[in-house]
Amino acid sequence: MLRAMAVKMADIAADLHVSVVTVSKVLRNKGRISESTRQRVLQRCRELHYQPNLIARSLATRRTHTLGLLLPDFTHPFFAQIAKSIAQTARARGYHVLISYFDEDPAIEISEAQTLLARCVDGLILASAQSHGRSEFFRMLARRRTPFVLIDRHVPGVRASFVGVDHVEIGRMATTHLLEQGCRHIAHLRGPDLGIADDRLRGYRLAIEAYELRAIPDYVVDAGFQTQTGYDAMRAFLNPRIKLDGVFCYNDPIAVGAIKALRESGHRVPQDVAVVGAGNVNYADALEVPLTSIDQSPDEIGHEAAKLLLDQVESESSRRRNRTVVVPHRLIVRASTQRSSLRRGDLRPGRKLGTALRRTGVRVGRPPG
Amino acid sequence: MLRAMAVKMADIAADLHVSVVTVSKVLRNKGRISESTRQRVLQRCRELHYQPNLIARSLATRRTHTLGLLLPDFTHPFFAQIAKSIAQTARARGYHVLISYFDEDPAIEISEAQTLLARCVDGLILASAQSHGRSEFFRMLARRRTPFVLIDRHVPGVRASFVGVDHVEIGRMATTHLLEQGCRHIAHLRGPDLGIADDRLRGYRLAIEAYELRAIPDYVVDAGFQTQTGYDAMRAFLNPRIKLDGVFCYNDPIAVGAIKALRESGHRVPQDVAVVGAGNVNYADALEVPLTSIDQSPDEIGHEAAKLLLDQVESESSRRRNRTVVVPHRLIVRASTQRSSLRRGDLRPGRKLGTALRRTGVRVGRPPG
DNA sequence: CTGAAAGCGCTAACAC
DNA sequence: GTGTTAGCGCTTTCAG
Repeated sequence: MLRAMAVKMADIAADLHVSVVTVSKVLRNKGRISESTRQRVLQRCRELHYQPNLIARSLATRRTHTLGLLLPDFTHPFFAQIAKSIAQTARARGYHVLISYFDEDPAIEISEAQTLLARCVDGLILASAQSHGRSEFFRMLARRRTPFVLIDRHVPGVRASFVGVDHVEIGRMATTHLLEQGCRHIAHLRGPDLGIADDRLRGYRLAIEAYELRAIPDYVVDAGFQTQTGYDAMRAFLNPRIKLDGVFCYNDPIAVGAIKALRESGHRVPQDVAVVGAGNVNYADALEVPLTSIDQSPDEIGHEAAKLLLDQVESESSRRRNRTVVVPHRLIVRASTQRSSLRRGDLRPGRKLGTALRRTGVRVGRPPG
Repeated sequence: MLRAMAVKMADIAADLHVSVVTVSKVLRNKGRISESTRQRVLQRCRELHYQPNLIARSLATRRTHTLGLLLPDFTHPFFAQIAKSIAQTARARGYHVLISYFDEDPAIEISEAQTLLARCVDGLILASAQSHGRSEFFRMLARRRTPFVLIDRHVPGVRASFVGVDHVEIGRMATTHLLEQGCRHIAHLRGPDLGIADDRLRGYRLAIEAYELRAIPDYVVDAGFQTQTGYDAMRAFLNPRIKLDGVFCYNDPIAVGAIKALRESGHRVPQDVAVVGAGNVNYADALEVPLTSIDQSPDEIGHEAAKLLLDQVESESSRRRNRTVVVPHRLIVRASTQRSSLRRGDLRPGRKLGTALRRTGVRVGRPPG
């Protein structure tokens, strides 16, 4: 299709019998320009609805004012929120964000990163699915000298800034919360990602050991990362002979599936089994059983990552101090774990609070370690 | 910060004692090139990890292979899904998507559209918040000759392709469903957007009139577009003296809020009041009361919009037949309206199905019109 | 088959 | 204050 010729600087310049440079200077407020020509130029630009061609400008300045953002899936509320926060921070500083996704496929991640670089993004933000940082991919990134920062998922061995929560602490906090609610037989429906899921598992173990209990390997089961896989995993785990009074789920979708499975097989949540998720996904408090979860501050992650990256992009010196920003996580307690001062024997469909007592051996408050 | 010089065609050309043009031709599979030089070029490109500079290419070809996407909020699951579907379709054809948002602010929408155009996107997809198509904004778009398609929200008077559901039909389908469930006092919690919300309201009225009932203006109340505003609107509406047995909500978040308000004031959902939403947002079936909703086919919207736009972008001729694609909507029945063959008097906490009867005057099946 | 010349629309550096 | 010259890295056209 024949596109219309957009008006360009040369048109303005010709109309006004000035040079292109003069127009350019006016538009960028650079150099010395008399007020009169300045006004004439501005006027004509308005009349002709002139819009500078940013592609041409980018080629000349070697700056696109574009950040690349590479995510597993920007449909996921957690990442969507991060993306928005990045876009917001970037917009305030005159940048746009080119978002791409790779559906957890490391190969697609690499090829997308490459085209993002080919498009000359000024910097890159990456929630990577690469398993290690010594790969050709990260060497390529380093060679390119385009600044980049990793978010959410730390990749071992990568020399770059990182912004995200402490996943070990999330595992510990979630599990400790269950312990504080009196749970003593806590399963963990773990996720698939090597790094994060391992960290959360570690936190789970640390919390249990801090209570001088034993973490039983059988109580850790793989649960994918979706409601359906969480449901399946929970069903497969349930067994009349197995004791269970708490479940720490890798994420909220899994937790939703787990709760469904539990209720279907006659367990009451939270009275029989308390369930905690992670991610604090939208609608978590409109669920059938409002879900206790751990918020991972997506806004802060996005904001901090964008700020860090933009500072690197805009700094003239090549000081590239890699920084690690750990954003806060916090427990959001909802109904799925609310049984604080109840012992199992005391629980009836109706509330019977006053009668609850803590048995010896159950430590209250912060556990040691 | 001093960025490293990336390797460019001139480097390859110099190394191989050929011209830049030759390299360019090899890389684009154009023109006649001997197999030997072809291989030498490819080889050297690989060795030097050459990546073509797409900015430079864009300047020369006047094609960026970038689509602009302007949404009210890409964090909203409906739009997020559309965005993903667009990105997917675009990627398959070698395009990226530059996504931007405007938080329902028409002024931001305009300025963002302008920078997207300044960045020379090849086409634009727009879920617009503009109220009419005869504005300077759309004249500007037309002047630019950059093809664009409107999605989800039709803007009256705009000459462009449109892809979306039929909002009148959605209102009619939702309301008819409530009527078929036996509801006779149906409120509508309406949304704020001029166009869409009005269309749905129209559908609501049509459905009611098709049952030879009267649509009472008081039963239509403004409910914003969020859970909280839906909750507030429902609370404000509830009144012991007002008869109510069904609510059609503009969207799912409002419906979630409405259900909460209803239950808090002692109404059972769906036994006393049936509730239907629209949008079929994620997690709708994990909610406290699984929500009946109308799915709006975000994937089809995204896919069709991208396809339409790319066809326009890539067509050499200037045939710009504007097309309107109405994607299907469908009712997803869940618990919030499941009381098909019950009359109000028959309802008890436990099910008492067999006894239900339809009264005269209640037509079964498709209403006339 | 290959390459020289010109240009995409803008900016940077330096004259005048 | 303003203009000239020389690119940015690529593609296009056309001559050889």
